[in-house]
Amino acid sequence: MPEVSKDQVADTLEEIAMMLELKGENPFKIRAYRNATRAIETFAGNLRQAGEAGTLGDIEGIGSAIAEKITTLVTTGTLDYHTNLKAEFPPGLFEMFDISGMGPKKIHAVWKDLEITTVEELEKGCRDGRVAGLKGFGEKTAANILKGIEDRKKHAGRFRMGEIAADAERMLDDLRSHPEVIRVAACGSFRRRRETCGDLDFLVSTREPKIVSEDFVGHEFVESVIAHGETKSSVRWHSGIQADLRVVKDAEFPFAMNYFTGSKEHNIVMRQRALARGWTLNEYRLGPLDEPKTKPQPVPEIREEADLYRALGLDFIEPELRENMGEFKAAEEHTLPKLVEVENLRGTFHNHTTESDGRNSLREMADAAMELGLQYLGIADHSKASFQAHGLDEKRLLAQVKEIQKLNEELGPDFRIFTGSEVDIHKDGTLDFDDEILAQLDYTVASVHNVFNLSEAEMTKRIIRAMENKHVTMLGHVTGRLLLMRDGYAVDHAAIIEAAAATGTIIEINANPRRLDMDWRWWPLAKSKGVKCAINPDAHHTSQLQFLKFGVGIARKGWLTRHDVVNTLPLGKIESVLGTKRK
DNA sequence: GCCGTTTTCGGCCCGACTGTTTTCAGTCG
Repeated sequence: MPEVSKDQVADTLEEIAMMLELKGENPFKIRAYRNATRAIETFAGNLRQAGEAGTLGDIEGIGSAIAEKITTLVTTGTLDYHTNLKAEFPPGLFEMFDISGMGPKKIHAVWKDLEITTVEELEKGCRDGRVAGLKGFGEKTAANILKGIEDRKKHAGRFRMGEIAADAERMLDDLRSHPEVIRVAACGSFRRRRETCGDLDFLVSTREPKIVSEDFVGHEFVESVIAHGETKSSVRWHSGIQADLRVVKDAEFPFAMNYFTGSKEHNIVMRQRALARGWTLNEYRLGPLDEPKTKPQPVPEIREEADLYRALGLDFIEPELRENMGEFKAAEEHTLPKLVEVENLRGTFHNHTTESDGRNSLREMADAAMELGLQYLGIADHSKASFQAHGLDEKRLLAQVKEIQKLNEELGPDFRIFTGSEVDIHKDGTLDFDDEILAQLDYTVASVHNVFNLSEAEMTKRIIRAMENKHVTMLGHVTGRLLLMRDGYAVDHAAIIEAAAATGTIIEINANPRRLDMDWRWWPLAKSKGVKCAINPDAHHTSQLQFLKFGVGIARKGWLTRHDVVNTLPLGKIESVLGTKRK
């Protein structure tokens, strides 16, 4: 029987949740399945082993019923409960959840009353008036669904941080300089620095909600207006992303900022903590409950978001950590980490030049790094097996080393270029250069660039073999994923982290916004094993050194401090870290 | 379906906007 992957288990649970929604089941039961999906996605162990050992129920959010279902799934490869449920619904129904405005009730209605089972039929039904004639539907609903279908075709849903950051910053600037605006924040997944965002959430406080809202929906970025009310407006920008604006009074700002930053799971815990103190928390206020079960404590004054956390018995939780993945316990126990910041970075590794597939010369890359205030820059052009990227052979590599040495002499003692290589890991785990060549470099980034379709076990073995080479300083993009485009190759993250710890290999956060790999969800485990991180932009152009900020966002989501990130070390200290494995 | 410093039963976060309605259901976040 083929191994059932974590993703497959998570997908199965999510499908069950959707189907229970369509059946109109108890919403809390549905939430239980969604919580379990999240718990599985972030579970660091082996599901099959945990299932056989009967320890799945120990995972928070997974009780006996779901534990039993997961165990059945991972040990037998199938789950009758899921299969039988799925037989009740035409498969095309599930796609309708991706259409804005279509929820379980509307999907159920078009299916049962009009026998519509696919998005195509739904589009037809909207055009010929059948959908508008349904009870509870109307002309506007049908038109909205059509717009939702169009939008779905046009912009497949989510956006990478790198595609939206510039527009979002620009909007923040414009709101900040608005004469009627008091405070401004970008909230939501953007503030939490998720690797992709489904929308952008802006929040302002003002005495003139109408004027600010109208300027927001009239902004040059706006392609169409989705909703426009007194306190909430939604628009679609030309870039395709949906942007929401919430308008509140200034006294409400910290509550709204907290609420709209989320995550939803984080908010639920915040509200529970308020309830436990006899208070109710919403996006406008923290106040006493109408009918408290016990005598409530007096409600403290809240001016900033940090005051709110203090009131609920918590240290301030940085937005990147608000995923309800352990931050509350740490905030209670005063053990939250002081997260790494962009300003802590002193240099970076894994950058390309025109010698392989980069767009700028060695000199130009060095100048750009100096301009950013960095003390060192690692050059790791591709190796010969990456012929598609014009990878360097031994001769060209050694010539580049000479060129770098020469440039280093010119640049003086305050800045240094490190000689490196992004060496290909062959299918069998051997490297594209011999040790004798690698020994002449300051460091090596080892990466997989071909034969992606190995089994998880084979791919993991391949990568671990490469890490066992004492010249491999760090592991490049662990899964090779391209966000929203290509899934990563299958790897056993926990085993690779274990091997990195055992061999003293650094793991990269590839800060290219298309990658952001290794994923933030794995860093707490890596950190607990003592594995160090290097934040690398994988820059193919001078401008791409700016990607470092996206990498820092991921490091922060992974609970990393500057002590966990090697490229926060200054020149003079970083050298010994690069040489550790060789000793 | 999950969970427990009030609980092993009975709770489970809360509000805005839209559209189709004459007081609310559905969706979204």
